[in-house]
Formats: sequence, C-alpha cells, structure tokens
Amino acid sequence: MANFASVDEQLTYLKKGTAEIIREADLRAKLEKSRATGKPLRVKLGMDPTAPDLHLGHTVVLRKLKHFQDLGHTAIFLIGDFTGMIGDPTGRSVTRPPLTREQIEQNAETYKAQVFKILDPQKTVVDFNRRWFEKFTPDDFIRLMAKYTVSQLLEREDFHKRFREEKPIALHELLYPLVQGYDSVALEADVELGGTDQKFNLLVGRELQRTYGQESQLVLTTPILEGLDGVQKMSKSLGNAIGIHEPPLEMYGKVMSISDEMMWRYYELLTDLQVAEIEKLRREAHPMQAKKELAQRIVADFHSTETAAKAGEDWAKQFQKDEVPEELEKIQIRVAAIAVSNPDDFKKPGWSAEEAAQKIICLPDEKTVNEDPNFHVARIEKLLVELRLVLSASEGSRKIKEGGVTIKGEQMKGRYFAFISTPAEVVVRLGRKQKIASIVL
RNA sequence: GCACAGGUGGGUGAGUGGUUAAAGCCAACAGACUGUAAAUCUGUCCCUCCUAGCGAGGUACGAAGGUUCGAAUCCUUCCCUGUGCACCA
Repeated sequence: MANFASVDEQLTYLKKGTAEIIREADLRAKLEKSRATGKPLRVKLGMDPTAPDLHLGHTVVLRKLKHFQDLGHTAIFLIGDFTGMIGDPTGRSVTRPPLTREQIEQNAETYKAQVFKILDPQKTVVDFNRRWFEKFTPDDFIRLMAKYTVSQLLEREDFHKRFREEKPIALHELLYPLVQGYDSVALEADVELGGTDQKFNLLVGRELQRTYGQESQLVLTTPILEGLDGVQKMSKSLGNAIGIHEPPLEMYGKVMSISDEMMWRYYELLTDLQVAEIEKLRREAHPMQAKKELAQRIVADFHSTETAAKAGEDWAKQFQKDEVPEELEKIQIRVAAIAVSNPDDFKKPGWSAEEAAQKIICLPDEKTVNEDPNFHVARIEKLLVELRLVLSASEGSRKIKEGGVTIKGEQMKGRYFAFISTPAEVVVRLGRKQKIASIVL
C-alpha cells in the first residue's frame, strides 16, 4: 500500500498533542512491522452518538485519528450505536438514562456528516457496533462477562467512588467498558484512540483482546479540552462548548472569549501548527492578535477562510468598534406579544410629558407619546423574552435594572417601556448577545 | 420482604414549627475595569403583574394527604437511592 514515512517521523507526528501512549515501545514496534509488511495499522476511534452535535473537544481526538490517516494507516470511525443505548457513565457520578434507538440513529447520521469536516471521507472506514452486538445472544453476553471481574471494573475511578459513597451504579453501566472493549476484538484493532477519560475503557479492550487470543491494541489518549471557562471540560451540557456546526461569527466570538492562558492550549490541540511555531507566536505576538489568528484558523476549519475573515470583521465591529455587525439574527415579533395591555393608559394619564419621557423611550425617532397617532407601548421584558435573550419576563426585568439592555444603542436603565411605530426594526442587545427585533402588527 | 440511613433551588450543602423564596460556597448572568478576555470589584440569580417598590400575588424543599393560626421542619401512606439481614433451621 502506501509508502510509509520512517518510523521516527511517524512517531514524532503522532506524539504531538497526546496525553499518554500505552505503550510507546509497542507503538514503535507496530509501526516498524507495518512499514516492513506494507500493511497499515487499524486505528479505531469509537464515539457514542449520545449528543447530536460535536464540539471542538471531540475534534481533538478526531484530529489524532486524522494524523494516523495522513500517515497512510486505516482510520476506523466506529459509531457506538449499540453502546450509546447503554450510555457511558463517564464523568458525572450519576446514572445516565439510556437513549432511545431513534435518537441514536438520528445522531449517528449527523455524526457522520460532521466528522468528515476533519477526516478524509475517502479514506475513512465507518462502522457501527450494532453490526456485531445485534447478533449477540444472551449466551455470548454471559461469556463476555465471564472474562472480567467486578473488582477489575471497580478499579475504574468513578465506579469506585460511587461504590464507596453508596451511590447507585446500574448494572448496564458496569457493563459498558466490556462492551466497548469487545469492539476492539470485533475490529481487531491495532490502536485505539480516546480522551484520557476513556483510558480505563481502552485498557479493558487490551485485556479482552488478549483473552480472545488477539494481540493487544495500543492505547493512545488525548487530553480533554477545557471549555470556554477554562476549567471544566468542554461539554454542551455545561454550556461552555463551541459546536462545530455553529455559525462563523458565534464561533469566532467564543474563541475570542477564552482566556489568554487557554488560548495556547487551544493552539496546541486544535491547530496543526508545529510546537515551535506556537512558541514563536507566544513570545512575539500580542495576545489579542494571536487570539484573533486562532479564531480565524478554527473558524476556517469548519467553514472557509473567507467566511472566517468575514467573521473576524464582524466581530471587530461588534466588540471593538461598537458598531452593528452585518449578520445579526433577526426575529419577527408581533406587537400583540409585547404590547402593554391598555396603551390608552399612557395617553391620557396623569403623566406629564416629562414623566412620560422618564418612563418611555421613543423609537424609532423622537416623537412623543401624544403626538404619534398610532403608537404602541411595548414592554421591554417581553421583547427580550420574544427575542429569546432571556427565559422569563422576570429575568428580563432584572437585566433591565442591571443596565444590561441596550436598544438602538441606548441603555434601558430605569426606563420600562418602548414606544414603537410599526413596522419597526430595532437592534436589541443584552450583554454580548445582540439581535434584531422586527416588529410587525 | 424486614431493619436502618438518606431524598432541599443548576451543583454542592445549611436549616428540625414562625421576618425562610429558604444561609454559605460554586457555577451562571449583567455592570465597571480591559485588549475581546483573564483577574478583580459590584449587582443579580423561581414565576406573574404593576404605580418598579426594603411593592402585590402565586408557586417551591421526592409525591400525596393530615396536624397546626403557621411546616422544608411534626404525623400517615406512597415513590426513589444506599447499606445490612436472608440459605442450611
């Protein structure tokens, strides 16, 4: 097959951005053998379709698979459509409810599309572990279970912890590592990749292969990428993730919001820059400039260089020049949804023009309440809710009091109503989020 | 099945009849400061309504009832979790 690069070159390439290789000597040996026989290594990466969307954290290990692929080895992307129904208990020390088959199938489809933003579709083998587990009989399962012991499984830290703390551990969770390990047997994997949180499971694969009379796979783990907060691992449910499907501007903005310290880790794990190049940037570039470059690179990976550049411009407009970016989400809102119940109250009332001005902000121009014949008095909290900038009117009210709401560039502090001639378009801003409300009758 | 220990707001975790919408901490969100950040400081952090106030209602401490002027706190039943017991008798 391919002409493999020298073993040393391959090793250097593969070692970049890894957390641990078990064991490195064996990897060398496998690479040598593969080079001698011309037979590529079978490199397995399994992912459970437990969430519909991938984020940058997932791409760290995907990139590693890509690296093997680049070197001419066989990349096997295994979708755990069977294991997904178990739900890997990793992480949170709480039992996770298994997914339904429909959800899994749906997720699996989107996965396939998404991973090819990193992997070369031509060279990637995609497989599903339902292929072999579907045929598993109860007997087969018992036999598989017989190969491992409870105490071996309890070595896994989260199991151990839960056991010690008298927290529940469901049997299916305990079985998870075995099932995942068996995948390696079924695929006769030479190497299995995974995040460091997968180490235990990957090692079970080694053990199982041995008992099934195969040569044990190598295990190569990649670090777990921290999310936007820089502390916890990137995860959609923690709300600190950058999804690879996100629009360019959002993605760009999120990258820009990470700490300077994190930026270098992102450079290491999410770009193909050499270590030396990264070091050079770190020494010589202004942190903000370096971060912009990082954002540019990351966005370009999932969109295009041009859209990434555009996102950069828009981002600068919004956050550096305080202008309105070109592509803002626009949401149409009916007046009825946000209008105050009885607008006449504001017309006749006991309010003097001055009082009204205190309470009412006039949009889109400076007419006063009583002059405009067809005005609408809207509640800003409701507007925020309709724009999905907040979850409830109460929260909206708070944000207004905090001075976090800006409409048409004017801070809404202390003013509670918007006066609007319809139709109207106003830019509403809450913190770093900005949207256009298109208000119609 | 029996016995014992538990089940509090996004997460931890106080609170054992009365200013308790429920301490403290963490996370989150907004403001100030900045380089967009980070760090720091300030504020907020159940819902609805308004005249926007140390405002008025409504929900809330596994579930449903009950006792009380008043319950997260006491009683009853049920659900859930963990631990122990279980066989030979």
